[in-house]
Amino acid sequence: MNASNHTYRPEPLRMTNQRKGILEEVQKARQHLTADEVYELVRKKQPRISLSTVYRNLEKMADAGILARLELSGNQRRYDWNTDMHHHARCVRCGAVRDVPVDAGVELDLGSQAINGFAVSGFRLEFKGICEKCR
Amino acid sequence: MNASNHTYRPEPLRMTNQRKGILEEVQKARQHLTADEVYELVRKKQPRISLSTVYRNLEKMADAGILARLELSGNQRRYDWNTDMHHHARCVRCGAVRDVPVDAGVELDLGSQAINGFAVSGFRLEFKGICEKCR
DNA sequence: AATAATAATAGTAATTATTCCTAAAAGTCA
DNA sequence: TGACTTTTAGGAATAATTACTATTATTATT
Ligand SMILES: [Mn+2]
Ligand SMILES: [Mn+2]
Ligand SMILES: [Zn+2]
Ligand SMILES: [Zn+2]
Repeated sequence: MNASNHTYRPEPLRMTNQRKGILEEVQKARQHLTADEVYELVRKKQPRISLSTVYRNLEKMADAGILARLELSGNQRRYDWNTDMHHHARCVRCGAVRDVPVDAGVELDLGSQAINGFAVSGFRLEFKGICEKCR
Repeated sequence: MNASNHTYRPEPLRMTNQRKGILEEVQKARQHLTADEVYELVRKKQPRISLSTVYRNLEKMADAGILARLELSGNQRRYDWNTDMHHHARCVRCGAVRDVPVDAGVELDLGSQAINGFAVSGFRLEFKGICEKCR
């Protein structure tokens, strides 16, 4: 029931050189990179790539689920190679972002799916603190 | 123990007309306003106020704890009249932001204060879902 | 293979949110 | 009053992101 009645055109995603280069850097960096950082990395191998291509493709691949948009408060947008559900911790001193596994001292009861009339479909948890380097 | 050793100069905050107008609007709106929205509201009563004054004073008053900075993912910054600890839920359709009381189905164990070498001092929890209007 | 249709690109301009700068105005206080 | 400090308005500057456009590359169709 309630199936969509018009056929999906699956939006072909051509795997261009630029796209491949971008994805590669994001995946091998194993960090949470900004568009600008990705640009600087890809540039080394593809000096003619443009910044807007990087922006566009990070967004496209995030939409496609190939990588994850990392939404942190009040910052430059970052992208995550890790598309699995996990949380993040940010150092208030140096701004470093660390992964936090879902079970690390965190228990979140989403059983009551309706908060204040909201149909809750997900949540985002962001820790703040001070990393070991900054102590 | 561990008290700061230099005396605090308590940073005098003059309660100017502009400041009063800004605070008033934030508090009576009972919404999570952006700087721009505050500007438009205050303008009605103080047509000569400048946008940068609004920005500057929202920041100052947030620093002073008179109002709260509301940090949501990837958005324009918003300010909260409510400085008590609480969470927020955002509607993915219309963007509306609702308050979520700290005890609403949420149990977060911060007993283990060290996550991954991080000295955790706080966290931010943001729900996403669909509000009643958008269903 | 040639042609047509579609998608992606580089480079740049435009937009948006925010912060910075500066000279003038207003508030504080001895 | 006069010195000092804070705040202001208005505009310029910055930073991140998005939009535009002519060109190039890829895929589909004859
Ligand atoms: Mn991550
Ligand atoms: Mn709130
Ligand atoms: Zn740090
Ligand atoms: Zn809604």
